[in-house]
Amino acid sequence: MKRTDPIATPVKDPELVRLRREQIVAAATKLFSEKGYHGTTTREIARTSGLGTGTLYEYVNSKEDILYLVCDMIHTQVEERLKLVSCEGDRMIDRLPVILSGFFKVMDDLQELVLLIYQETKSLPSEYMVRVLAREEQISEYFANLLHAGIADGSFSVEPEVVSLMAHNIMVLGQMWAFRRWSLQYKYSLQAFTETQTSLLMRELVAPENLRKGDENGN
Amino acid sequence: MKRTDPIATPVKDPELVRLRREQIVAAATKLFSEKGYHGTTTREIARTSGLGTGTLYEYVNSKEDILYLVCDMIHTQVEERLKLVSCEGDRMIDRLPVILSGFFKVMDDLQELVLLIYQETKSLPSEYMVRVLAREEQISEYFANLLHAGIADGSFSVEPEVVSLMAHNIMVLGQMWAFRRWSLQYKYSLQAFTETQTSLLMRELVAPENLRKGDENGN
Amino acid sequence: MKRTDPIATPVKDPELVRLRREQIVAAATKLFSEKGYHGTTTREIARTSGLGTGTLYEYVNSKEDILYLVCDMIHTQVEERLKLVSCEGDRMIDRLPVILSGFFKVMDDLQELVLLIYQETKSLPSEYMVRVLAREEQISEYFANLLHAGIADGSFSVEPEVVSLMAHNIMVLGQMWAFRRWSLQYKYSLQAFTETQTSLLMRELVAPENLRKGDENGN
Amino acid sequence: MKRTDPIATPVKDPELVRLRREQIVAAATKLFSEKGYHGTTTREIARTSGLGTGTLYEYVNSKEDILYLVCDMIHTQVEERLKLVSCEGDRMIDRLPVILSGFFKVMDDLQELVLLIYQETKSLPSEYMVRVLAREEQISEYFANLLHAGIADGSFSVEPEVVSLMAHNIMVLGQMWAFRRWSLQYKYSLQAFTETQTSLLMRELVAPENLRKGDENGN
DNA sequence: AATGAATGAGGATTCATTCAT
DNA sequence: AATGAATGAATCCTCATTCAT
Repeated sequence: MKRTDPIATPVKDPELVRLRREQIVAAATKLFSEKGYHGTTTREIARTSGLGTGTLYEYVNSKEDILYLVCDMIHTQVEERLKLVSCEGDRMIDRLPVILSGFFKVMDDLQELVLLIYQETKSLPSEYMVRVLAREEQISEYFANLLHAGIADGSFSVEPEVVSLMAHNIMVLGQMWAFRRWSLQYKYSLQAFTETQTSLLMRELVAPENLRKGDENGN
Repeated sequence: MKRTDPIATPVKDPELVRLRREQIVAAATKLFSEKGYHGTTTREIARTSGLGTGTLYEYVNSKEDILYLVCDMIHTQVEERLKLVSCEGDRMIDRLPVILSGFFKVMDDLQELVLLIYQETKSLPSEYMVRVLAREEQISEYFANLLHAGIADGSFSVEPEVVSLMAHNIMVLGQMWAFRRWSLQYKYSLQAFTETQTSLLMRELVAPENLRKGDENGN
Repeated sequence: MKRTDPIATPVKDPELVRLRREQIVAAATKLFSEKGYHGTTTREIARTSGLGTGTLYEYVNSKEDILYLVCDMIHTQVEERLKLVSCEGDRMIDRLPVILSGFFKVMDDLQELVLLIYQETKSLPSEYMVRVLAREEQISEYFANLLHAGIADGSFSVEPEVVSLMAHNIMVLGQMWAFRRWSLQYKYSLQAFTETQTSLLMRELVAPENLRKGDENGN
Repeated sequence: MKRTDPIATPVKDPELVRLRREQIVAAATKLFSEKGYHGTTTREIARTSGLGTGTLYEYVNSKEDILYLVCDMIHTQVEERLKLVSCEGDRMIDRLPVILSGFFKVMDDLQELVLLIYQETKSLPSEYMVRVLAREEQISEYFANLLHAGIADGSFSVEPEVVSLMAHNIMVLGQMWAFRRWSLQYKYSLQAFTETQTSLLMRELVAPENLRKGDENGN
């Protein structure tokens, strides 16, 4: 996995760079979430980071750099959270519902970040944009792999060409919990949302003969 | 449907107002699509509209007004296009695939507009935001009604509580053709996308006893 | 003479553009003379011009544009002043001293401007730089033409290859009255300077047989 | 010659100060030549010097100090080079052409430095400015002395009042090879320039009776 | 109704200099 | 002596909006 050129900085101590950028990203995430990328000034980011206006620019070359770092951090968080979830189980037909449930939980916990990445990615310069989209794709592939595994172990009966699209669907249905919150929250609890979406997805995947009665409610 | 307070204008002739706003919206839509809301200046909108900078403000009170008008126009277009589609058929089990196919076609034709509304809605002041989201919801309800009809006529076997969420899912899966274009276009044609999504949705909806053999695999 | 692309402006009335730019150039000239190009802020230029900060940028696209306009104006002034001088006389041997005297007077009157152009030309972006240097060259050529005429009418006896360099010399010796003012002013009045330089130049130019006794003091 | 207050430094070892300032001046000269005084940052100077940002300020109190040191070094170089030239000969009428030729060679070798001093002197604070101009004057005087000697030994026949001005002329005509390079280089080689200027100056200086036939035309 | 010149608050970014280590 | 991270005042420029004509 090629490390794409990191953001330039005159500061020499890499640990310090890591630390300061963490401060910056934390501040920026908060502000971007509240007021949007364009509604936030670099001065505010600096102040909220606890840095001077100039200091900010020792660790970052432009406001766009900050947005990129924020997007990157969000994807990292999503991935890390997902990793914690995916574990136990034997057959995919049993594991996937658990994983989906975990995924929806992550989307719920990080809803503000998910929303943020959805709304502001387009403000990235194209070079950064492709990197961010690549990571998005990568997460999609994680689901695609699960589906393939499920096909392999006989859990699912779907055509292989469908897998990639279903993986995207899963991503989008999860993110939708964040970006359609304004509507969904009045009608569904996270639990209801999770159970329903999981059940619907399993219906798409599982061959009728494998669907034990009561599956949608039972797990 | 109460028309909430329309945008104020000193111009008397309502027909002229309609005409000028049409010009403005057409120009703004083009520009917002190309460069984003924040990347577009009011001067550009005026020039592209063929109006003077000052004239623009005779028909609109702020840049945000323009964004609202654009969003409104987009929803109107989506609705009108959808109306043209929904027509023929007898049982829902037969009609829905046709409607979905039409819906995906609309999303494809209007992909730039769909993208636009997705990316810029958040820049609306909250008063406008709620109106725009309300129209979004309205379109969702259109699908919800179809689903209810399908349950009523025995086409579909899903719990009524699930209907609203499925309607949202349909919306989002359609819009996704626009806002995940960067990835999907390399793997799926519109036709493939349409067939796959439709087939998956039908699997969720249709009672096993209605599923004629080969339906999911056949096409 | 190709009109090179003029500075863009959104303002439509060309007369107004001329007027405002005149204000801007007047203010900028004063300020650049006093504090240098880098020492002057665009805000100061705007205020001194009697314009708002934003208005300034309706007539000019950058600070560099202003510097260019200033340089251009200075060259125009020098040229116009020179034109007024060059008139009467019959043989070059009689005319040149008058013209030189006029030229030195112009350099004296415009000394601040001459100094300014000498010190700040280098801050121009290269595209502008070449234009400014071209005008400088043009003035040089004016002197070259005089010299050629003098050779033709038998006033001067110098090789033709020397002419271009002597023209440059004349320019530089005139400008030197402005840019070596810090030293010269203590030792020479303008009159003394003029007489001496003229006399020296005539010695270079005039064949010994044409040099009437007392020429250096007499004219 | 009283050394006016030297630039303060907390560093004790004078040899080290000399060494470090040499590094600084070398770096700054290069950078100022390439990008101008205002276009160069102190950080760049430090880096190019091989020093830390802070270290720079141990040897210098401001960016202006650096410019002063650079100007001073340039004048020193010019003087040293001139000294190497002035040597041999008997009568001034023979020596001056040689010296002039050497002077023009120096101006050619150091053209970037000459240009630099011409363009950036004005950025010096006035206290430094006077010192720099004083050295410039000093070099002028060197030529004045030569002229006086030439008058004394009967080589030249010019009024004593003229001498100081002619000395300035020589300086400026030499520097012009650097600061009018953009035009002169296309028309004259250094040799042609030297011969022509020398010949013209000799015509100003030499009494007609000393002018051996063919002197101006011969070479 | 139409126009477009005028405006100033605001925004991203730079950089000479300092100071704790 | 050497260092380099920290700083904030200052700079150029933009742009939504107004208003006199």
